[in-house]
Amino acid sequence: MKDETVCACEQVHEDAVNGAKRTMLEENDYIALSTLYKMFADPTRIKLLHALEQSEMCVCDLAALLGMTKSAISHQLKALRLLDLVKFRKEGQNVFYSLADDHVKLIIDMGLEHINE
Amino acid sequence: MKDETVCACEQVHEDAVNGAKRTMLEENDYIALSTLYKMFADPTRIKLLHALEQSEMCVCDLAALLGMTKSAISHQLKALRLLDLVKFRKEGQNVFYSLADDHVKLIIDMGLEHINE
DNA sequence: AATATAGTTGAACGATTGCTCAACTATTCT
DNA sequence: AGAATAGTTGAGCAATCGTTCAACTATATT
Repeated sequence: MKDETVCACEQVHEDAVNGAKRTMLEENDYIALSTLYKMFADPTRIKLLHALEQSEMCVCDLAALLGMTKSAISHQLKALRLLDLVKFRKEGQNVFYSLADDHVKLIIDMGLEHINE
Repeated sequence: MKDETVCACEQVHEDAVNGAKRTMLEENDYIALSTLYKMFADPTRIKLLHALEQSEMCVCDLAALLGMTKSAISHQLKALRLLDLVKFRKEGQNVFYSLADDHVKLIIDMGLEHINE
């Protein structure tokens, strides 16, 4: 028996593996990619992003729209902010959020395409 | 003080909220979307999908490529299978996995675009 | 039939996640 | 200055997630 901390396979298809190895990105790229997609991997955050496609809105608006507390919304907006998916502007007591760029819309639309076969 | 189980805001911008309400999808659509993107929200699964862009590979190949156990890989492939992101064919002892369709590549490429500004 | 390898599975574990709650800051209004 | 509203924040908690481990099935080899 071989070491099972990693794969202990005997008959690896080296052509395929070496081919893939050549096109694989660096670890950090995969972490960055998955961190980005994590933002789309929660219903609340997707709703926020989808809602902001329509128009900019303040935290209250979004909380009312989704039927959630301002705290919950604010926490999620912070995550989206940290990944540059939304931007914001302050006006009096309000903080208006909007999409940072149109990649967000493209990514959501691509997902919708996949879901609708 | 109002009920804080949902938003207790007094000054909601009704135009924006009603506008968004009209274009919002059903709850199930957002759950489906987030469930799909969850598959891209983990480095291991993104690596698997990215590797399979190159060529079909068996569980052993993928385990060797990523330096992980067959068990870990198999668990993740099952998740990808359940969401129709990968398909497989059996050949002797081997199970060869490949991408189910080209949406996967498009979604990954879109993410890479966003990361590289 | 016995052995070895490929792959799957379910339980268990620690780590991460998303919300709540309470306390806080900031701006506005009286 | 004091009260009210908008928004943020950190701790805490339940739920979810990703891996490991051990046991299992299935195919191939001798």
